[in-house]
Amino acid sequence: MSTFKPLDPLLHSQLRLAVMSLLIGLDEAEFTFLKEKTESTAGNLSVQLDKLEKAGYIKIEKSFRDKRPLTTCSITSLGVKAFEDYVENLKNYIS
Amino acid sequence: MSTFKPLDPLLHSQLRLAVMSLLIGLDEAEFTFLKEKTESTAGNLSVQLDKLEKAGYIKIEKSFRDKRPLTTCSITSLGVKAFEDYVENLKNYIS
DNA sequence: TAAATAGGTTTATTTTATAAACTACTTTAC
DNA sequence: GTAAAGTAGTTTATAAAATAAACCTATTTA
Repeated sequence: MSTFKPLDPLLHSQLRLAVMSLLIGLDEAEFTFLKEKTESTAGNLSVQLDKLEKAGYIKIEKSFRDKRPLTTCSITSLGVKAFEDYVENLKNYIS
Repeated sequence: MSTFKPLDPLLHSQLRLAVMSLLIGLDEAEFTFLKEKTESTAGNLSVQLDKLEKAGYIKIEKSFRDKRPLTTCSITSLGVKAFEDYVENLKNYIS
């Protein structure tokens, strides 16, 4: 019953989990928005977004707005699945 | 509302969380029991139990049974509180 | 045109998690 | 009785992660 399934290390990280939590409820989100909501530093966020993208959990699109760089993120279906699995597994630990 | 409260780093670790999860439902638990249930190595478990003890989240008692060393762990009230807080904070991330 | 700001990335440092090696003692097999 | 294997861990070393600091490029403001 309450066996401890391994927790996806990519999601078992405060910042990456917060990012995924935000993205799962949104169509897309900008870098600065994620930075503000998670209260993270740009450097840390940049690194963690990279990891999520490399895992295929999010998609990152780079463009320009008003001549400035704009990074927009969105969750992928793989990311949604991973997040849901993570939450499901986590329940064994906290209930 | 859904602001991301920091997650106690001492509990945001798969093995330590599993240990706390087990201990919160038990009066006490032996080292070998925790090792089996969490499927961890003795070395890793030993290190993580130390950290939980140093944080005051668990109490570790050492004795002998049948001439062999016996390590018994139990959760403290501080540990219960920390676990409950952790779970409460975590909900912001996963719901 | 110099300084400040925006929007990041890269590199370096610190912290963690984990595994490997070791210790100390006990039991079993020869 | 002694060598080998097993029990119950601890300590040390290594790998991986999180985080912070420094940096970069371009833009805006003074």
